[in-house]
Amino acid sequence: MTGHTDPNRLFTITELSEEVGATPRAIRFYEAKGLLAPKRAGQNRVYTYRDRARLLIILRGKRLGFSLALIKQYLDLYDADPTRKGQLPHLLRGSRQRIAELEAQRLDLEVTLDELREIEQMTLDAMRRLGVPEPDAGAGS
Amino acid sequence: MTGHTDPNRLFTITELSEEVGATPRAIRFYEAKGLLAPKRAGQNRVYTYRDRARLLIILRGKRLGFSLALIKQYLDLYDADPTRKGQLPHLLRGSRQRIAELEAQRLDLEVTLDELREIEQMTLDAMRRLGVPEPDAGAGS
DNA sequence: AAAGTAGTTGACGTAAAGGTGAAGTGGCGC
DNA sequence: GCGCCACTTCACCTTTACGTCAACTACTTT
Repeated sequence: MTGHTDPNRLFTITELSEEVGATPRAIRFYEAKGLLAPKRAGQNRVYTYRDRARLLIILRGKRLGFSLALIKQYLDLYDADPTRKGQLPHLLRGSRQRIAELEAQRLDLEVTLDELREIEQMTLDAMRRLGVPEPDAGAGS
Repeated sequence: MTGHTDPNRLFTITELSEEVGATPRAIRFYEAKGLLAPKRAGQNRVYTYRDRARLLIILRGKRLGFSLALIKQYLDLYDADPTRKGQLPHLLRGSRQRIAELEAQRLDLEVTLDELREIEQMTLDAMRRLGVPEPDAGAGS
């Protein structure tokens, strides 16, 4: 049951790309932009679990529509060394600002969801009134 | 108190652009992409309240990171004529799919927010331990 | 009618986020 | 020591969402 999450496991770029669904080219691109910094074995990139976690964060950020530059700032929050006292206020400001931005985004999201649910309801009502059968929960294809 | 929301009011492109914070160029671009279709007075564009509402939806979609093509699909859900029976199942599928996508996005958003709040807490803890004063709620310039 | 002010189309430019292809390198099997 | 494969860098190609002129038009003011 355990073992497939071996925290010492290393990945090649193609392993990683297949696992997360990104092309090797994209992963190298993220590195070129400073979002990743894998070790090397000779000339080949070698990724740790930590690198993998960062990559997943990058992809999530992209799903949320963030630019790579913004995602980099976010990752920098993770990397900030909490033993360096001077960084702490900056870190606090950074995370609070991102929190505020994301909460605004969540508001937009919920308004949009409400609108869509309203459309869904109106559609269902119209179908009922007009006697259109609901293809409800089809096991597709 | 009433009257400034006159639903018969019309807008020029620059009025509209200033009100919503988009450039005229952008607004024309949305039209070229089929997201807006204002009337014309001679050669000039004339926008109604309905056009304005659509524009606001476009901008909200952009804040959420959607492509204009996707936003167009969303607007088409609004426009779908519910009296045309044949469209109803399609409309239902469309809105349900978008709802599913947005709910996935909301999950991503909440995970990210949780992570940021964790960073914020850890930072606050570290500052307290190290005796760094909190610039808490500054009305900064 | 000339000038000014909005508005219009059209062509071209640009930045971000990659995709794509060329050309070279390193190690393995045999 | 040859072929093969995955890996590398380098350079250009593409799409999206506009910005930036440039030249034209249509009222309005004087």
